[in-house]
Amino acid sequence: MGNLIMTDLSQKADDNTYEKLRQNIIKIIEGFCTDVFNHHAITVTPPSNNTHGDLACNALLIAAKALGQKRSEAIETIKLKLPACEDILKIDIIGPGFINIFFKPTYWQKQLKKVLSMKENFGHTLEKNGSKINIEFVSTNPTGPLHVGHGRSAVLGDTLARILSACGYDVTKEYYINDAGNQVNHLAASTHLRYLETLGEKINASQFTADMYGGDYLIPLGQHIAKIDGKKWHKWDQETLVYFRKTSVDYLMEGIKNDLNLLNIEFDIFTSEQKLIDEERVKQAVDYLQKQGYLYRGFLDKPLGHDGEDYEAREQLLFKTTDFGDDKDRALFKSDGTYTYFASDIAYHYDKYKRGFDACIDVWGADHIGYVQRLKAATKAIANKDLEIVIAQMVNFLEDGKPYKMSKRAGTFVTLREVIEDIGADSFRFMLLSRQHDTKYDFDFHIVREQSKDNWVFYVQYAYARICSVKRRFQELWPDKNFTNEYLEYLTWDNEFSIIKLVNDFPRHVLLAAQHREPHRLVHYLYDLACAFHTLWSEGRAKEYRFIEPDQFELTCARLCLLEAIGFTIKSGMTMLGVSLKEQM
RNA sequence: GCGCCCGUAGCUCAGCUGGAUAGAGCGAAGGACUUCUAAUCCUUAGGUCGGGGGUUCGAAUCCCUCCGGGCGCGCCA
Repeated sequence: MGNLIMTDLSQKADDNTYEKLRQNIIKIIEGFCTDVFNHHAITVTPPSNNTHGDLACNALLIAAKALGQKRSEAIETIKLKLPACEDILKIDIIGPGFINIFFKPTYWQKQLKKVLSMKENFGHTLEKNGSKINIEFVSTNPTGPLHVGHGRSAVLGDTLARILSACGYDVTKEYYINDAGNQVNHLAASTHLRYLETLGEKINASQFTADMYGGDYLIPLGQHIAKIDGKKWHKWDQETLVYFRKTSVDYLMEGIKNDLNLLNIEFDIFTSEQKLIDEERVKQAVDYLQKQGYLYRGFLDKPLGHDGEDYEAREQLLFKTTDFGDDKDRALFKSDGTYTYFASDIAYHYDKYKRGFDACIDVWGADHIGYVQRLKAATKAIANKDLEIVIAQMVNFLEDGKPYKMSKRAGTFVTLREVIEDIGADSFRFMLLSRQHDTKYDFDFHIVREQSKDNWVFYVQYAYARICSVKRRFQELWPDKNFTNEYLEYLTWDNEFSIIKLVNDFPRHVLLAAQHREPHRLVHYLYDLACAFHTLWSEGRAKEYRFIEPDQFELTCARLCLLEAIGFTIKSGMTMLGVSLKEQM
């Protein structure tokens, strides 16, 4: 796991109020301890119940044993020393021994100013931390357009990249093109049939065997080649094969890139499997493993979970991945002497680490779960690195509880493009990100089409639009003025402070999302923030609370500052999720 | 058989490297529009956190075990 990365992040937080307090409390407690205690277990976090103050620390509980008799002395010192900090209003020590910290209103006003100065960058770690992360995702075979099932891992990978780079990492987004296997020969042959069809030959569906690609999407390519080259490729020979392989892969990759762009996804680098093989990188990797003594000649058992009718035991060269945590050893060569996919994947990951990344993350669909241990074992063996693999579980696409127009034409599928054109990239991204990525998800299009609280992306976008509408109103009233942050002391109401506190908590959620590789935390945070805003908007009305008071400029400025901070937070968060915002709905 | 994931309110899900009285939305019942867009908001009802053990000041969270569900296990990629 990425423990290295997690430590990095927590050490990064020296400007963080929580971390400062934590260090102070630890220092005080250490002075009274006769024994060691686990510093790492001590946390300073906002308590779930706001009557317990603004921050709570569990240090006394963690260090209870180490403190022994001196516990009450430590408590006295904490109560004495911490309030010396000008921001702290009071310290309570209650319950089983939580240190509850209450801040003065001036502290929150100060924090608000900080948010305003960072604008849409609020939540970002501004200075680079020097770590290079490679994140590889999508990487589907270039044998057809992306289908809707690819959406989740695509969005997950892209969003993780955005969040990690917001946290100061140097992130490279990579796509590995599997353009070497047998499937590409089948692809070339399929395109060739479409080409012949364009030239007027009678092609019937049965000529597309099960291994081939009979979907309509190759027809335009066949037509295109016929138009450019006429009958030049009529004969199926080696030269034709090479040409059709390359042309087909290029064509489909172009389509895949376009579809991904629709989803707001762009890659930094595309790596070709065929190129690795041509440059003998796979050979080098296998030779290296051989030299290390990890390879041997042996037999593999008949695979389980299949009928295995066509299985034949065969002596072959095996990689002893079981020494590195895999549950069986793996083959590197097929019976025809070419490399297995696994062999080139080893070379590929070896290559990534050699390019100098401190961490590599692969984002895969659930259908590759069985491959995790194998590849982790291999990268451990060849590069002595722990590859990190994030799994996006299956998504069931539904329309009002029923399967979403699945398999409407024989041999085809619902493409990613048609879904995005149907519901839009914003909804698609936001909803797919709203759930923990390693649990399966029933995605209902019916909900996404609604404009209501059920549709989360709408709800958050609506909050942002409301904020913009208040700002427009301000400009109408005071056309020649801007609201300044000089009057924040006019913010006095409890509900205003609760929302400042929520805004202030945003960077912590960003770090957590990055550390755990869990963008859904941000989605939930933004939903909660939007909810708090809508509450302030409406609940305030009962108390005749208005953001804009036409005859009180200072008060209005203060409230507009609060709205502005909420707006920056929403903007920052939504940008990390790759979702857009509108100033008017 | 083995590996990974999941089991929290009627439904869909949050729950922070273990923390205080387990939280949202939907659905159900009731209420709020002379407004900065009611595309919203407020009440109320609803839970032995799948069962059982263990670890400790403390467990929805960690460990073991059982039950139930999903995905995957090949010389495919």
